[in-house]
Amino acid sequence: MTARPENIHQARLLLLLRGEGARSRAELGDVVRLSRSKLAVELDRLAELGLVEPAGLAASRGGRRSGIVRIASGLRFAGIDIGATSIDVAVTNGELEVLGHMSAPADIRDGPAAVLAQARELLGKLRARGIAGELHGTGIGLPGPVSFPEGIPIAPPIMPGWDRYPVREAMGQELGCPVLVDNDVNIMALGELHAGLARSVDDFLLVKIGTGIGCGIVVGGQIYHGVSGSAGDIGHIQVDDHGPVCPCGNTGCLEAYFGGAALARDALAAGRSNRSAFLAARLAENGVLTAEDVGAGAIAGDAVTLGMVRDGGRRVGRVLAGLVSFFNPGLVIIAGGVAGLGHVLLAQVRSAIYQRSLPLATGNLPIVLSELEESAGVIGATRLISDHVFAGRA
Amino acid sequence: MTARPENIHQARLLLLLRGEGARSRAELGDVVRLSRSKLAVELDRLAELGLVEPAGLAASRGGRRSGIVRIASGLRFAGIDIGATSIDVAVTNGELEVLGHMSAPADIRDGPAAVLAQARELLGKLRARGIAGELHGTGIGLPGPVSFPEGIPIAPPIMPGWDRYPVREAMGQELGCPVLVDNDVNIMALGELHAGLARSVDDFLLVKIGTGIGCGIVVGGQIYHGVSGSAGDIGHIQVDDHGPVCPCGNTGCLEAYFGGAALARDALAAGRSNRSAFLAARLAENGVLTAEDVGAGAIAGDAVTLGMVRDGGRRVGRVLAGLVSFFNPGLVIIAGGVAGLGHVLLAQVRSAIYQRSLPLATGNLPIVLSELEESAGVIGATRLISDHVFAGRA
DNA sequence: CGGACTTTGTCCGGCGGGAGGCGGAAGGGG
DNA sequence: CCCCTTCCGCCTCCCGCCGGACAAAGTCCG
Repeated sequence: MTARPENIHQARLLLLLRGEGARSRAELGDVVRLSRSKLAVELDRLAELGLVEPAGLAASRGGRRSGIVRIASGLRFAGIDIGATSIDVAVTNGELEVLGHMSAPADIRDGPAAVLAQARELLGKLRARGIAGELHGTGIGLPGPVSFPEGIPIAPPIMPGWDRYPVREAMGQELGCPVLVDNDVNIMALGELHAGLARSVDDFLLVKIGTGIGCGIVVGGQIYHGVSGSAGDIGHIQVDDHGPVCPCGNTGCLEAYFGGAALARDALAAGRSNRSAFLAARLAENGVLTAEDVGAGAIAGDAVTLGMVRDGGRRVGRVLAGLVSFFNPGLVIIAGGVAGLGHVLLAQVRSAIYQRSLPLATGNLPIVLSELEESAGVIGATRLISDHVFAGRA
Repeated sequence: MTARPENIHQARLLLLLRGEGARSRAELGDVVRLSRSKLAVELDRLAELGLVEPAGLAASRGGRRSGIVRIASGLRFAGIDIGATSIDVAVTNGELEVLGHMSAPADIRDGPAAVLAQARELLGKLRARGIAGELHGTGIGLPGPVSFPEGIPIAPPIMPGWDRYPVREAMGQELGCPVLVDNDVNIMALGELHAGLARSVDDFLLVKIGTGIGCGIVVGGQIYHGVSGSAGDIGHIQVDDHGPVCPCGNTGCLEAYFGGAALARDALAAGRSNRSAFLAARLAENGVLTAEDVGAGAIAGDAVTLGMVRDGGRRVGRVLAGLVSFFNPGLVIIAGGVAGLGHVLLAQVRSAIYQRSLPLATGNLPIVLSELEESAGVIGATRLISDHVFAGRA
């Protein structure tokens, strides 16, 4: 039974206050095209609903000082970003400023009941930590395809036990607030749209390279889901006819070259054969090699691992070049790379795209690394749900 | 100074009447949520503006017979589809039913002044032919990238002299009605959306294989243009590292394998070397070979040309498989193929997509041939402008 | 053939919401 | 200390919309 706006005007005012922060009533009147009387009525209603509150007086503009209005300071949104091996939870105020952020390792394969309980526990800890307030909504990101309208995972490859589990409904019941669920890459894209480099861009792509390779698509400032919620699933686009076999059954998938598992496989080969002294040493030390070791090697300047990153970046770039020609975005953001090797990767991706895509599409196309990294997901999740709640939908 | 609706209600009524045809006032009242008095006022205003007119009485539903209302029968929209080598012009009524259609050869390289004059001439002939009526708008499709908001071609590769020519403004002046200009593939997609197989699909792709290879992208029932208007330009996506050189400067582009010029090139080689008896005979007969000869050969069952079509279809399919994974459309329409070889092509494209894309994306994905063919473009052009005019924008 | 019932369309009265004027409150500047 | 500016609450006027009443047109049944 959380409060929500009753009409378009109230929704517009809330979105304005969320985006621009506290504002004087006079300024609000200038921006929205409402008469003073109407504006006063709507603000009063919002205050009654507990969604906005007065916040002192503005500096004088030469006469009587105007009253400042802001989104109620007790408003809270929660963002939950569930990855393959970890959970991130954040609590924000109504302006989506992160008040607290916790991260914990978790195994998605433990199934929805256990993982979601763990997420709720983290959320409980955060809320106990002095940042209480009424929870007005929760956004959740999951590492697999999601049917957005229903809020359930659909045939997710790496999430055994989650298929068609009613995540949205279950969490809504438990938390007693509106909940929306989306793909983790999509919520990262929303994070970039809200707080990152995409703030002024309507159409862009966010490419996440991690365990898998995925792409968030933003069209007109909104996530594009596709008809079955699997849009952006670019990990299994074919790069080469005669490439390595991928768990998906095909050959030459992008992920079979440059996903987490593929990097680990190549690293192991290079370490065992002693082609890379760095990887061999790491292997001897830990007994295993992961994508992180490749990242560390690239940073340390190891030639073989650098070559692996360059090769992968080139392949990702080739796929993206095609997608840029097709989609003609205003921005491409690369995210999720193992920290530090981003710039090596970026250079390869850039050169591939600029070389292969049409000049008209690349003419004014920034290709950048995400600056938000681990908080993009949780911020995007709160953005997702706050868009929903502030638009007046339950 | 064409009439246009004054508010949302009038716009909704017009769109309803355009889509569903004439309707009784009583039925309209049931569909739109307006009181009877308000509905009467808005319909009166539309009638005053000359946009709708009474059309007799409906059958009784047990009491007084309701009056039927339809879009004014004198309303006319024009659709102009300018291709590389031809112009198609059609005139429709307000419900976008084609009243007359003319086609003429034309060379886009003659430049905008000559080609647009030729288009106006065709339009004049059609309008003189007893299908006169006030022209309420004209939609134009051009075979190259278009800046949609400005209505001007942007760096079009095959249209010398057209770069930044103010097509929209010039034609608006000459014709004295609102004009919108878009890419020819985009207007074909609109045609399919309006009158073709995509009527109930929100998100789909239309792939046109002709002189070039392009793709119209429809998101939420609207054409997606991309930030610089070049979205859907898939002809220069790379299929193979070591492919043939393309005029664009890169190697292995899709168009370098299966565009009109590439097919002609391969046909010539096969004809000269006598690998294909069919093509050799054609070559001897005409002195040249074009993509049409390849189509004819495939229909005649010539093995070499069939192989060329199959190869090309497979390559197109491979590119589309990636785009289907990325975009997750609800429908893929293949259009513009030389008549008759469509089914050979379709089989290859289908098998490539179903094999390479994710099951979630292909699960319920029809891949079909366009049934509209040459009229898709002109119908789409009228749809484009009528959407605009009926929405109340000048 | 006529009367009762149904449906449709128009007219009109009443109501609610929004715009704008007015005046009081609050502050700046001379 | 006075006057001007700005902001905001209150009040009134006006416009637009809804819904009911009524008239017109038709069907159905006795």
